[in-house]
Amino acid sequence: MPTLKDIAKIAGVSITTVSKVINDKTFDISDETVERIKGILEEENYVPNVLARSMRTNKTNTIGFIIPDIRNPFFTEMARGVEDEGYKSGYNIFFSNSDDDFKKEMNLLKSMAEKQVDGILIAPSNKRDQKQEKKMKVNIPIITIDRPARYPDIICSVTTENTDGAYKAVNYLIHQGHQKILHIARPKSNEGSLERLNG
Amino acid sequence: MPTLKDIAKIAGVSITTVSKVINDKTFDISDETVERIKGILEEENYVPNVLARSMRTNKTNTIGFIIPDIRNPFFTEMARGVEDEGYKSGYNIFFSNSDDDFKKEMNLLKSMAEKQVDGILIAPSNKRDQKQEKKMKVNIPIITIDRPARYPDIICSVTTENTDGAYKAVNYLIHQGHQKILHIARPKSNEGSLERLNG
DNA sequence: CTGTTAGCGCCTTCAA
DNA sequence: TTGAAGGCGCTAACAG
Repeated sequence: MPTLKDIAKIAGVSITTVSKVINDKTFDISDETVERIKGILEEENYVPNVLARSMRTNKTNTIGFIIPDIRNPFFTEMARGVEDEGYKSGYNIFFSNSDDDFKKEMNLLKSMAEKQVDGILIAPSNKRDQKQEKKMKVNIPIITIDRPARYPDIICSVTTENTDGAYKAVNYLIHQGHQKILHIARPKSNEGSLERLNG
Repeated sequence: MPTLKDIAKIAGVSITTVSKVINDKTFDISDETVERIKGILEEENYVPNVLARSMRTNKTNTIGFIIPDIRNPFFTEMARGVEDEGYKSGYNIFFSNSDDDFKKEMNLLKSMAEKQVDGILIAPSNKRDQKQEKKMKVNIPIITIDRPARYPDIICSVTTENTDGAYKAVNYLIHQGHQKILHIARPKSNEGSLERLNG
């Protein structure tokens, strides 16, 4: 694999110049040089070393996605959406299953932080240890989905209006004239389900 | 975030010594020093920079997983299995949907290669351009699952015995005395389905 | 038993 | 319009 240095040598210019061309900072390079270098880049099939680049720029173009279980269709669908958007924007997605296990979830968070992902999407598990959670600082923006959590790095949360949603749904049924309404719920330990029940 | 250098300074030793402790190459370091450094590592909450490490070692502990669509339960299940094994062995999984689109599939392959994954698992799409495929060299071991393909980097393939499997199944039914046997197939363009039909 | 040194490939100031 | 040089954090020969 050719490196910047190789390309520079072939082109008879400095590494700096090639780097600028690659990063489209060509405002101070002659058009002729730019074209020539682009040609060589193509010719030599240059592929940037993203590790080296990420190390310099502190950006990996990678995001972490943590869910309880990919086999739950709710999360399968979500995974698809996340990956789609990531693909469009040039991000690769690390995905992992937490099994609704808070301990595992924290491990995953840590391992993704080590990989220096640019952000983390997480559907938090149900039972949590708030004390540990608040100490879990990874310095990477976290967005929770489906359920809330208390990690210090959380910058926003996307949740369902469980209570109000259930209320509205039942209300609608009642107005339709229905009398016998069945609610199929999850265990009481599931916060969201409880909210829907309340609704 | 503290670096090797910081730890070394605190411990009053060289970077090398710390590096050795981190990588368990302590055979030539005194027990006392090892313990002391381990303590400091813990204290300072040291986290290795995997980017820098990967750059040196040429290993990212990451594997790529490309499937047509995560929403297909067949692949959902597979994703779960892949991630489970990866987790156990300390690998993170990049996952992507190819939409059974050969062009997109090649893009994904390229982008994972750029990320320098250690290996790629792929369930190839159906319609392929063999000419382009054979030129697609990424220098990363590829394993195909479910269907075969012809990328130069493929080191092995995991497939289903479609023909023989279908034959055996039908044979079994016949021996049970069944006479009217229905085969629900996918479009003829689906190689696997065709094989089952033949069987 | 411990340290010096040389890079890995890239980006970025600063100088020419 | 271009280049030299330093450094990101780490590993691994090789010295001492």
